[in-house]
Amino acid sequence: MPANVTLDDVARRVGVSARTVSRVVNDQGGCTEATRARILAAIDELGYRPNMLARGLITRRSDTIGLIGVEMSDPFFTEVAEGVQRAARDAGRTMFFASTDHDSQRQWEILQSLWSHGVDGVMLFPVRGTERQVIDMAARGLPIVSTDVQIVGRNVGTVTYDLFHGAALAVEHLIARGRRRVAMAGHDQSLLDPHRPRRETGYRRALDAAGQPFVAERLAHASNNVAGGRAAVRQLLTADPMIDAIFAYNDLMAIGALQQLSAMGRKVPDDVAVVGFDDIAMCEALTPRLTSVSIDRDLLGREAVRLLTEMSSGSPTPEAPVDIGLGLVIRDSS
Amino acid sequence: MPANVTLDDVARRVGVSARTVSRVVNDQGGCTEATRARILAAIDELGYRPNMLARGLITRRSDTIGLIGVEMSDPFFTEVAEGVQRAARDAGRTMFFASTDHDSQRQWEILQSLWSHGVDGVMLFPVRGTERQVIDMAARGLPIVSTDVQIVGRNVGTVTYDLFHGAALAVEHLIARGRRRVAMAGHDQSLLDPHRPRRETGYRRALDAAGQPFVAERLAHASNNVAGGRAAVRQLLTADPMIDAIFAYNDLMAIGALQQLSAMGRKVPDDVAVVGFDDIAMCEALTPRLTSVSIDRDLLGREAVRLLTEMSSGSPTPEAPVDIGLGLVIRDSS
DNA sequence: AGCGCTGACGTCAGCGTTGACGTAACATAC
DNA sequence: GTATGTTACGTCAACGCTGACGTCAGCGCT
Repeated sequence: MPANVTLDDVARRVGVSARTVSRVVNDQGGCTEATRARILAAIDELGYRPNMLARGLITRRSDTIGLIGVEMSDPFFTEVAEGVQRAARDAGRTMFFASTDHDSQRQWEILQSLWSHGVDGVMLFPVRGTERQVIDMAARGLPIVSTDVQIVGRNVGTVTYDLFHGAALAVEHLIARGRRRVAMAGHDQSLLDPHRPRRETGYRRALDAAGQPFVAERLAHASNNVAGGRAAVRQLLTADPMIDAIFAYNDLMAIGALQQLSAMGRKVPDDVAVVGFDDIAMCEALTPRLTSVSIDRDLLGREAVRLLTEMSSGSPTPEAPVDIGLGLVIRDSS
Repeated sequence: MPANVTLDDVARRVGVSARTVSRVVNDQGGCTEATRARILAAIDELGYRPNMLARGLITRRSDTIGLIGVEMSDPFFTEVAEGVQRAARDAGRTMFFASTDHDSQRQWEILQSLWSHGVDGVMLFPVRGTERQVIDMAARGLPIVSTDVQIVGRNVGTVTYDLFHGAALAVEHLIARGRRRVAMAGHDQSLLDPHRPRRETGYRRALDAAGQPFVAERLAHASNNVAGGRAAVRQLLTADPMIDAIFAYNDLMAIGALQQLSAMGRKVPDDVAVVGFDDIAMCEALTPRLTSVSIDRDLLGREAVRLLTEMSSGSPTPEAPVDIGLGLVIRDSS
């Protein structure tokens, strides 16, 4: 079995031209069932696999999509990645992942590398500090889908989820359950974010809507991980020991909150209810099982893949972002 | 700015031949500093990026490495992936990830797709049910590195870590701390594994070495996730309420064990010590912080990338697996 | 002057594939 | 019988790039 089997090898074996073999490989019709069968047999026998480099060089497509995330070990990202991968597979495309390690320079390098390698489109989850370059690259022909943060430009689509609404859902739920001192464990970089801190805004608006006062000391800020969740709860309980509910920026902070509440002798949900955000798989495994705002990863993946597919086949750039909506999954912690 | 800038575009702009531009792009020397500067300026101005498809078609390399995992949301896999990505970056290569979703057919498809797309090598983490095909593919020219499970064949390297030794480390540590009824929460598929259940063997040997009896009812089997950890502990404490230490198959099971022990009123580490395996990031964030057997992800990544690089540049296939050793990180749970 | 050598380029072919187009055989219509 | 498809192929060029090799000017040496 030779190392590199080409169309020509198959063609010679069967006694036809390479072009005919190509037609069979691509299901383009225009040949007898008999030749087709002989060619397929030879392909199988020789172990022929089309060379995507050569094919892509001429067709300018590769049936390949890139996904760039920030950090592989962020569980929400990996769960989204799985959703995207399923969608890509269903659409007959191969998905490649890469992560930037929080380095926007690195994001740019990966983006260029992916383009050079001929991907049909790239999904960014999320964009970080390279908006200008992303818009340029898309304008030059690489379809890009931005997640969460809307980017406007030719060949750039956006899939958003209404974080504002999600936060409101969580807080409304807590209030509906009779909680009257709902605190929030926020992300300390929300304030620096050029995009407004929508979870916090949702939290405040929901309080307003329920006629409850916003109390500054019930909003803590920390890093958006487990340790940050613990720190936030320490801060919150010190400032107001009577807090009866905590809405966390994401599930990792909520996990930290659960730990810290337990360490400080508060029972969840009896003394304090907790609601997280993202609905990562771990929510089901916690004790108590964590109520969380859920984002449909499969829908997110399908919509992103659909946008990329449409743009790469020449459809006009969609004007409005695709919003995929959020839901609340109520479990034992609230 | 045209969509596709080629070598010819740059060449025309500068007034040289495409071949000269190519030499500059590839740092092959053989041109004046002056022309070099003019070419670099034109490249920058036009936004030229080499087309890796065309380059790969002729050079038969792409400076690209694939990593195939089982499940993106497995934290250990993603942490290893980050280690591999760092190593790949340092070696000037781009890394592509894909996951099989526990489907060996899917692993095969991805492997073929990666090869068709011209990657220089693939790291499998780990191989599942396609050993024969993997060996064939490697023999036909695609360098492959298998993790954990040794595979023998031309162009196949293996990076292993001594799970047997790791398990022994954990159990020896527990015994050294005075624990006398050390149980194990094992993986229910270990017994079906064609490769022997090394963690369990390590557990039994360490007991032997310390002169302690192996008691069958102190070895439980469950799925290797958080829920499985809880189930295993329920089973273990029912069978023997006096258990004073638990060695878990991996950290996820250990997390479940911590939860279940707490639910059943056992204090960790006072009543029961717990040791996990893999040393995922979450270990630091748990309460109590989880003692775990640690695998050096950066070393694992570097060795895998090194093996792939060597094989793809034609070095002979290394005969023995590379063993990267394990350590025990002692925290608060033991 | 003639020689060889080196450096700085250019020319050409071909990697494996597919789009565009050509062609021969055969069927159909009048 | 001739015109007119239709089918089942084949031929050729090109995608963007680099390996192999060619060319030519300039230099030092005899």
